[in-house]
Amino acid sequence: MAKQYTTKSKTQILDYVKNRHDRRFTAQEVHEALSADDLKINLATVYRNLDRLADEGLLLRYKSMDMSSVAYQYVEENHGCHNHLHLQCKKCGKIIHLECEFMHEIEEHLMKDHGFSIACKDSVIVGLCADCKEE
Amino acid sequence: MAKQYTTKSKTQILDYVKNRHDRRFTAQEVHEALSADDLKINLATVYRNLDRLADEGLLLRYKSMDMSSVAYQYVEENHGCHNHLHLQCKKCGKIIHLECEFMHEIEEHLMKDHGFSIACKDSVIVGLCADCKEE
DNA sequence: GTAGATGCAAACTTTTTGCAGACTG
DNA sequence: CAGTCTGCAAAAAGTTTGCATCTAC
Repeated sequence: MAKQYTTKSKTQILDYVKNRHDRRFTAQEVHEALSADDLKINLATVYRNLDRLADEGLLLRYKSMDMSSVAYQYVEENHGCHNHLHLQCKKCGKIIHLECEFMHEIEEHLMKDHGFSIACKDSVIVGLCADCKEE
Repeated sequence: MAKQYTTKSKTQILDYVKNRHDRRFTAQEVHEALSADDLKINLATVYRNLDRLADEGLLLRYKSMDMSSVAYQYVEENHGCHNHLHLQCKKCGKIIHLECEFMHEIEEHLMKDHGFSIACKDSVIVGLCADCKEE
């Protein structure tokens, strides 16, 4: 991957993204959030940066049925987000990392009984989280 | 839901869809396939019909990361496709219904340990099927 | 100074909508 | 005949691209 300069836009976008580590977000959202600040960042720039971050592996990129646009998710360094599935709340967008033992069972079952190997980074299990279910 | 007339377009689209029961497909694909025939069906008509079929529950509608457009999947009558997850091959698009006992274990685990209730019709587990893995 | 980044506007893609005319029951 | 459907063309919505300009190193 090519050399990279550190620019204001990049720094701001990265900051935003890190603060949203427990939620999915779209390019539009990032754009709006940063436009509120004094510094205005162009939407195209947001797209270019998010895509690059996704290529670098810092973000997961995916679509899901309840959204019309692509959503991104920050991958925390200490999570190896390519090795486990993600649960995503349909309502609030919160992301739960399926990092427990059970993940292995799923993987094993799908492989053994169905000959299927999961691509975690392309898969999302959508539903309702505990908090949102109560309402 | 409103009354419905039986038209040529509808019949053709339904036929196509039923023949593709083991694969996902997009509106564009349906359109192309049917345009090959003598009868030309407008793309807007395809969209309108697929959406209606999805509303009626005959099709599942979803997006996944590796596609730029919405994909549909035919729900066979004998499958209660809203109660189990689907595995989808990234490469060939084949759909595997996770109708085994294990499905209950997943559901139970997610609920018990994570307070999460799955929305099967919005979730897709993407990966590689047995056939495609070999290559 | 040079490679890389940004803003802007225009292009593209996929999907939706309005409306007039055609078809179904 | 009334209510539905369809084709067409135009509009939306989200994303990408080309290019001139600007900035980081």
